[in-house]
Amino acid sequence: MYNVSNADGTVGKAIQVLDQVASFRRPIRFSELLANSPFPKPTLYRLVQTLSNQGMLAFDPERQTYSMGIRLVRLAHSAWRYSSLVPVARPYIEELAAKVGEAVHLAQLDNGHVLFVDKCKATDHFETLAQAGKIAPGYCTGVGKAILAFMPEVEQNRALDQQSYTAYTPFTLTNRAALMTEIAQIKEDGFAYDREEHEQGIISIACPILNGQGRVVGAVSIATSTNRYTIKNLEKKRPNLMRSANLIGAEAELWQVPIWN
Amino acid sequence: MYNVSNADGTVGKAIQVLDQVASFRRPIRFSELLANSPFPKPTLYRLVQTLSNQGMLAFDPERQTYSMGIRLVRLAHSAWRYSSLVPVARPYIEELAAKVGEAVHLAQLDNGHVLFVDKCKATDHFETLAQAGKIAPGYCTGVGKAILAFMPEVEQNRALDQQSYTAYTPFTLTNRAALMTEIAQIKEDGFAYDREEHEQGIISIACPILNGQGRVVGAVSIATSTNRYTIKNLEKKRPNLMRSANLIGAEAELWQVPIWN
DNA sequence: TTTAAGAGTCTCAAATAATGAAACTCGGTT
DNA sequence: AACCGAGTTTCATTATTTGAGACTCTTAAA
Repeated sequence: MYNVSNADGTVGKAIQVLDQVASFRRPIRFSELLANSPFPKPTLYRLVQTLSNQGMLAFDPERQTYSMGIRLVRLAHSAWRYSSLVPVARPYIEELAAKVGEAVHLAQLDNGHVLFVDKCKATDHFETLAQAGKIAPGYCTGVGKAILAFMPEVEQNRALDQQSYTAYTPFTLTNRAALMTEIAQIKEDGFAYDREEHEQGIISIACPILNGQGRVVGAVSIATSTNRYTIKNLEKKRPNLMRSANLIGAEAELWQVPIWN
Repeated sequence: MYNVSNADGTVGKAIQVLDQVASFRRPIRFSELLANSPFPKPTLYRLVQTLSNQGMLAFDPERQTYSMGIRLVRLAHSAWRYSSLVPVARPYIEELAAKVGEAVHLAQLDNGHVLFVDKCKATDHFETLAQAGKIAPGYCTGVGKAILAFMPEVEQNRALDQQSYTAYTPFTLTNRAALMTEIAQIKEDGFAYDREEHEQGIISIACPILNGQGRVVGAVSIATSTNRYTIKNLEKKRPNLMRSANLIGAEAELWQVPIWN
């Protein structure tokens, strides 16, 4: 879990600006950025210039807007390819997706948020790319809860504090207490359900990926729609899911998988 | 095209470190990094610490290694999703891939390198994710040459200087002069071939994507293998390819697509 | 056991880069 | 013509970064 907001000198500030630009999800003008920034005008101006120079931001001189820079894509490719769970987990999740005939997700936790790092859909095969790098809340997704449940207590506490507990659907757990009860159950069971908590009509069963020392490094899930499955039916996929998660965990042990969070 | 190496203060240095870590393509120790770094020990040490704090690098305390941080994946997702050509081009390249029954690539130029930002394979549908963010040389790929040919002269010159002209195959153009001749032809024709210049057995036909002002913003290509096609046969796909490129260019015009390079 | 070597970490005065209030420029209004 | 807001620049002040060197471990050799 990285040190948000303060400190870390100029570099920290620059990264904060990157985060801010990313949060807009569209090209923005300097003044919009300024209005939402803790930095005084010239400071922000220089940060934004430096980042543009470096290709971390892209400046469109015509419209005078900034957006995220293409250089990030190149840098992230390295992260994705060599230091996420993906290279280890890839074959297992493909196999699992083929076997169960449903979408399989691979996620890690990044600063309290679920970061989807890979996805295999057995049926239609497009849209998959759009998913890597996508983030979702930890408290209302199967993978998120599975990871949260198995985190060391100190980090878990910090992560639980970071959740927004927004009610995405009527089934969302909207407070820390409710989530903690659920998490205790998940820890006991060894797996988690998402009962339409994030998206109406979407349910999933998720299982943490534990490395040799029992440290949680991510989670896998099988996601489907309420049109095709009930939670009860989905439960039948559990043995397959757990087997895959265990295999990934075992391999992650051997491989040099860095520990995030 | 961003300002490589020097200047840009501490932020520039930090990004340089990121690039360096990425270039190793595996977790590395501090000392390895130091041996390849222009920075003195304590300076590099602090940069690496700051970046780790921020989640831009991931430090594995067990093995004492650094790798690219997961936060990059999240940031890059924003870049990929909202400021690359992808959101505009997606439907067109999917359609094209389906129509021609071969792999279609979408690329932009990043600092002289071809950055593949999307890929659709009509046939087998895995492996696709691994491709986004991948880089390839500009001088020996269809998309690369198509982009280079249509760049404004100043930038083109700079980009041509940045090529390594390594001979990947016997067909690679291995010097600037040869490439410039080829580029003149491409500019005349409006499209480029890759005649096994980057990978033996792989050929492609590529077409630049020009926005309304005639500025090149990327390229699309149809790639296939010499087992299935000759350059001659591939030429028949040209009308479809060009139509798609034009449509993407027209849409990029309307949409707020930032200009990279 | 002692000594040496190497990797990583820390210190502190000096050097440098970042800071931000204020002023300036330049379109587009009123 | 005066005004306004967005973006850019200036410059003295301030705070951060810098890096030679010293320190601490751990591991390896004598």
